[in-house]
Amino acid sequence: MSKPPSLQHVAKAAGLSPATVSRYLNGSLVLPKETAARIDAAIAALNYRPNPHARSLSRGKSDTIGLVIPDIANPFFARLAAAVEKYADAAGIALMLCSTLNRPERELDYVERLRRNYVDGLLFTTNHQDENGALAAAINASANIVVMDEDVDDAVVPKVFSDNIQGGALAARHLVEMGHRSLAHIGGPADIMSARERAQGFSEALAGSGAEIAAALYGAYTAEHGQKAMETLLDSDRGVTAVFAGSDEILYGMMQVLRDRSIRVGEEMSVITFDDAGRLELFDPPITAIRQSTDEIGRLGVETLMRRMSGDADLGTQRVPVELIIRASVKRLA
Amino acid sequence: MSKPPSLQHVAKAAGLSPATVSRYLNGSLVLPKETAARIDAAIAALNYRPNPHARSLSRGKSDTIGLVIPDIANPFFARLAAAVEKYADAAGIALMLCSTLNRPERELDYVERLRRNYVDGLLFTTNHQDENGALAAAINASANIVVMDEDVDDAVVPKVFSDNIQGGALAARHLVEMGHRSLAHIGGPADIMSARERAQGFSEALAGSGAEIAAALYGAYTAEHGQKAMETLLDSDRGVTAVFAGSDEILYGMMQVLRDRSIRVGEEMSVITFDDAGRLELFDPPITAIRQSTDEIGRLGVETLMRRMSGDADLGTQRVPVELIIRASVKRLA
DNA sequence: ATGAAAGCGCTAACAC
DNA sequence: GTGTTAGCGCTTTCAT
Repeated sequence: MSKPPSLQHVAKAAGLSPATVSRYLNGSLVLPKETAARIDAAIAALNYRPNPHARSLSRGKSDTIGLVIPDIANPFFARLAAAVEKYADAAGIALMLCSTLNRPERELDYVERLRRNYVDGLLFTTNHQDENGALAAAINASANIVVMDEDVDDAVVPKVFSDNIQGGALAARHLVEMGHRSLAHIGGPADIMSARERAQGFSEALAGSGAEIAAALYGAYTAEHGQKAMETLLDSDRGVTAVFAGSDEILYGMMQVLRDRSIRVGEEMSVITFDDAGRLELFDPPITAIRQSTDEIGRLGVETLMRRMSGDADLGTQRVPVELIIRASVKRLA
Repeated sequence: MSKPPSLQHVAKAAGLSPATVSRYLNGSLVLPKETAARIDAAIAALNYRPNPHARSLSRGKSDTIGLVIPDIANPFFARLAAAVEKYADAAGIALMLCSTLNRPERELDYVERLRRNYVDGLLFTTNHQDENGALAAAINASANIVVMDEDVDDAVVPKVFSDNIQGGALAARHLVEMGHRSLAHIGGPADIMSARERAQGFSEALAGSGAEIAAALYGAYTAEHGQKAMETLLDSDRGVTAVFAGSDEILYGMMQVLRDRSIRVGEEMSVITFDDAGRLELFDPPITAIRQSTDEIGRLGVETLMRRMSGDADLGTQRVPVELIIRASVKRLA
């Protein structure tokens, strides 16, 4: 258990200076075969491994980025994290995971951590409104942040979002096409971008279609909200034949109610949701959904952050297309 | 954009030495109110933030641990990761996320990374057998690793597992109690500990119960395997009335088949699964399951690793109890 | 092509 | 209580 060998030791063993070995290891130098071999031999003999902390300190960067998300246990964010890690790893950079549980002080804390150079950059994701602007302020005060999935108003950094408007429209058109005329929307928090946009796309696409939104219930992206809203909807019978859920979680809550009341989905009530991060094909019937591409959001997020870190200009906000996945929860009406 | 202030600057501004400020900041010193105030003022004025890399280099540790898992997008591992992060964070240590996708070279790579002091310790999780013993060798060559969830044979490090045997037994007893006599088990890979133990607990608990295992089909912890196995089972009609799925994923595959063949779960075929990481209460009917406590596994994992890092003896392998969650997928037979 | 030397910013003996 | 002095292990001018 003696101290691990350092570059110094390797250099000495190879009869060279630390500088040369360092350059060789970093590829900033092409060495004669013989010299290179000597170094390799020394490294192998000593079982040398570079110390990343020393490297970070010296270079002023750590080749590590942070991913801050509300909750890794949420399938949507878990998928997003998987994508982010995949692309980060491919680029040779490590991933620090930071769950905030949507607590503002934790979000600020992580942004702060970036400022301390803990990580070279941050992929930031939130799920609620920035009440007092503190988050936007913190973000704007830091370099190398990109916001993903949900907007932080007033933050002027690169952003990567799904095309929520398109998604809402896709849902609306599908419902109309299937013959539905009296629709409901159970959406997320009315004060955050994603929920607003999904609702907007949904209602705009309905214009002139003959269909109308009989009820629009906003709340949280939770099963609880889905449940309560569905109950309200059912209790105040408005002849709705189909409902558009703002997220998988909301859908889950809705499904509970529907099952409890023995209302057959895809028969007595049609349903379409947004996200498609869960295993919606396993429901009975399988649930039709607007699918977000977590892979593409993650890919673009990492790419954008890396460009940002290497000095590229702010790329503004980029939109990732969504996709309609038709399954069997929307009934074709006469 | 000038260089950020260092401890030196703060010290100078406060009229003290860097050492004193450092001690103060680390709490290894109680300063007179007046002096402390001066430091605080200087820090605030300069907007000073300590550089963690320098700190890590100097202290030889980084207060960061790594979590290596097969796939963060898998709900079970996502939950486990959430728990790990929660407890790590509570202990003031950061979490590096490392997904291996079950590729052996990546697993080795991460263990290697630990050796390089990238992180102070590693929480290691795998999902397949250690073919050639390379993984065990790498693990044994490193300090500060604890293995969670699935065993790595021959690795002699602290381990934290669910009580799979108990789980299998719980499933068996429940089935028997509900009047089932002809059972099947669709399990994970026969060559890994968790699958073996679940099967073992299941069959042992059946001894003398009058019930028997008409079929035991091992494969992978995947929906695909669940599907194929269920088809085989159904095609070779053996009068089985209930099946015990080795994991949620396996269950998912089974459910597809059951639905495709219009076999009503909880009526014509009873089902119980292991994990309960998905949203099993949303199925129709809700699925009865043996629930693993990802929270407790994560908690114990972090705690054990921290004790290990502070020099405690190897704590051997610890078992976390599982729990039977009765829902409605097991029919009560006459 | 290679080396010497000066940091990177912090911590930790060891003094006083 | 506080300061001095060495490092921690690597990178990087600047020489040669």
